[in-house]
Amino acid sequence: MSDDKVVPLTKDIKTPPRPLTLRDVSEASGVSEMTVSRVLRNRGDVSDATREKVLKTAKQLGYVPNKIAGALASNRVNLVAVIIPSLSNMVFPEVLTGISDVLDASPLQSVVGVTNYKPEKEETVLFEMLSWRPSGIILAGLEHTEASRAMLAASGIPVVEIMDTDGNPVDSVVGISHRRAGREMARQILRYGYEQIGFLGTKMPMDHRARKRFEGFTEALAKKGVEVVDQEFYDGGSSLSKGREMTDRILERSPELDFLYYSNDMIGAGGMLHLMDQGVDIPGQVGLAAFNGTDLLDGLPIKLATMEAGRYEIGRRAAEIILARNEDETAPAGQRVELTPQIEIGDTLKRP
Amino acid sequence: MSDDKVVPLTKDIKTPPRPLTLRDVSEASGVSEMTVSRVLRNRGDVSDATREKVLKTAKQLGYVPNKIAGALASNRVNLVAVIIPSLSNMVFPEVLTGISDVLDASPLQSVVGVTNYKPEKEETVLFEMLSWRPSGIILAGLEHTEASRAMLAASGIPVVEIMDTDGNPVDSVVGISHRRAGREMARQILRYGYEQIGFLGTKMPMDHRARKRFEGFTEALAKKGVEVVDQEFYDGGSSLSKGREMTDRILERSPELDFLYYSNDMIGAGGMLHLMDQGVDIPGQVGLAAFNGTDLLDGLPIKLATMEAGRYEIGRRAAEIILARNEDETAPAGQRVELTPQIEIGDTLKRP
DNA sequence: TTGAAAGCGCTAACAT
DNA sequence: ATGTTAGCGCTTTCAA
Repeated sequence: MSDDKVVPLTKDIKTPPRPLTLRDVSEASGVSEMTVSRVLRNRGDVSDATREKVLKTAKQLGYVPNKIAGALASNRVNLVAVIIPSLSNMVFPEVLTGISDVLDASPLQSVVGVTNYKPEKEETVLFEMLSWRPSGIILAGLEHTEASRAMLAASGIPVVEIMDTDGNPVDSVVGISHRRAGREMARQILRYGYEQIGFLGTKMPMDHRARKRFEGFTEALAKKGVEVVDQEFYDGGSSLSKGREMTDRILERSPELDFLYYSNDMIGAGGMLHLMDQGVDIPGQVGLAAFNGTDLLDGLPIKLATMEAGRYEIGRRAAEIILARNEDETAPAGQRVELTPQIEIGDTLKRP
Repeated sequence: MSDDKVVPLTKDIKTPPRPLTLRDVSEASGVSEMTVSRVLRNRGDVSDATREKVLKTAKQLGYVPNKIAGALASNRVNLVAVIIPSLSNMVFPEVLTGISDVLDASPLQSVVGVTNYKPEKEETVLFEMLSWRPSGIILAGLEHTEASRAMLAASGIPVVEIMDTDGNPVDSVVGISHRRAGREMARQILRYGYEQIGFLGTKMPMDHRARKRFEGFTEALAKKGVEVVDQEFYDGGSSLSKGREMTDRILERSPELDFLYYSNDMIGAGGMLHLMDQGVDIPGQVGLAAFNGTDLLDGLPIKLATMEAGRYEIGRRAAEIILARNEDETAPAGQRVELTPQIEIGDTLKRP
């Protein structure tokens, strides 16, 4: 390989070029700044002749508008702030995809912030994002610091809290009731005759939605006089191997268990694979269920029972609310959209 | 539940409040705007007395600075644009995590754009992001439209292209050589005595890195007089079930195959599970290998051979380059960081 | 240590 | 259909 083939393009650039301004385009095209601005934004009447002239020079020069100046002058920012706990948990990328798919057909653009499940970090990220004056905010969960709630309420911006509907939203909310999800799963499990039930999930304080599912779950069991026999918790990200280890531990401790309820599909699938390796009869000897409905489960040897939480749909609906508020000043605030999660029985819940 | 418990906070807000300005804080505290600004940015000398007074009133009023105005005035934007093809492919969230982890300890903030693997969409997203005048750009791959490359070069902003080092970067690059990764995997496979080799992956034009791995792969095979016997391609996202189907199809067509090389772990794992279900002897009858090193593989019944691509590390290194350029004007441009991917032999490559 | 004036690059509002 | 003027809310620069 000869050297000259590898010379980076930047070599050609002498001084870090001052970015071009409207004025540059205006001068180069002989059209006023204002008209150039109109052309570039497709606003107001401009003759085809000048329009083309401007467009040509702008492209030729490689002009990139300065949205910062534009936003300051127009008091409009086409950004939607999206604040989520994590990117490693597949759930959130799915929500983001729903949001993007809706916003893609609009002038709005999403901007993502990640909190790592820390309320204080959420507060910081929120402050940071609000200081860019976005057109809307979508954030996960209903639990926030006092300061965060105050900022949201004071912002005067449409806010949509997503994922969870069990609580009081600041403005609009789109999600499912995790309490109800837990209750319904409990009822199914009892219906199929399981009675020695174990729960495996994240350490609760970190994860309000898992906690609510657990609360709904135990509540529905209690109604039938059943109690959760044993529980197993973990920290950090979910993985198949974590599911294996936890399952091994809980059954070691409580071999009488005939059902395991996992707080997400990843650890549930790990547990399932582990039990299969051990030759445990599923769902005869031990039944299994999890939560999320990720398509990871589709290719496993048997299908784990789970609950489809409609994350993509949640993203879409949230974005639609922001969009509506943006296009129409009078669109209603304080919307409430509760989706109905669907139990997928699979092969691990219903005794043959 | 009584009604008054559910009244949204927004009910209390009469007029969408005009956001507070520095002037408001200035008037409320009796300190000049300029000094308030200094306090809020921790710049210049301010007496402790005034500092506290300002901080107190700012907090009391709930002042949120307007970064738009700040950015315009100071010509500084603490945003790093990150442009990636997809969020559904676990690979990219991992890169983002690496980037965030580095930037978290700095004033910089990443902003993510998604291209859906479409060069024209990349161009649009890039234009959009450049118009916010970010402090740096990180984007996946070395293949971009002419216009995109022109914009990048003209932007005068530090640019880091990531994931792939096979090609000519605009400025800096951090990644691995996918050609080399393909070659090395081919050599391993031959070393273990496989000769009837099949390839399964995405449709090439969509995925330059998979294509380069394939090129390196076939090149290394050719050196030993071996050719790929059959290939199977797919569209859309990866999933275990897709891996199963593809594997079924290719073996149906070419039952003589004794090795399958997958372009990613997800479809590789699907194929592996499928073959296990069929009672195929792995790696005796058929050997398997994939690419990525996702921890999904850790909990499967046997460990699929793969190549760890160091995505988290790639994210970190890219962010560090941007950071360095930002803190020190004289930091070198045109950096080149090629990481060495590691083959993980697992249980599916080495014949016993 | 503090303040006053000017202006960042654009767009709203009002001419023409 | 096009141009002119006056800011948007901050920070830079200079003065006190």
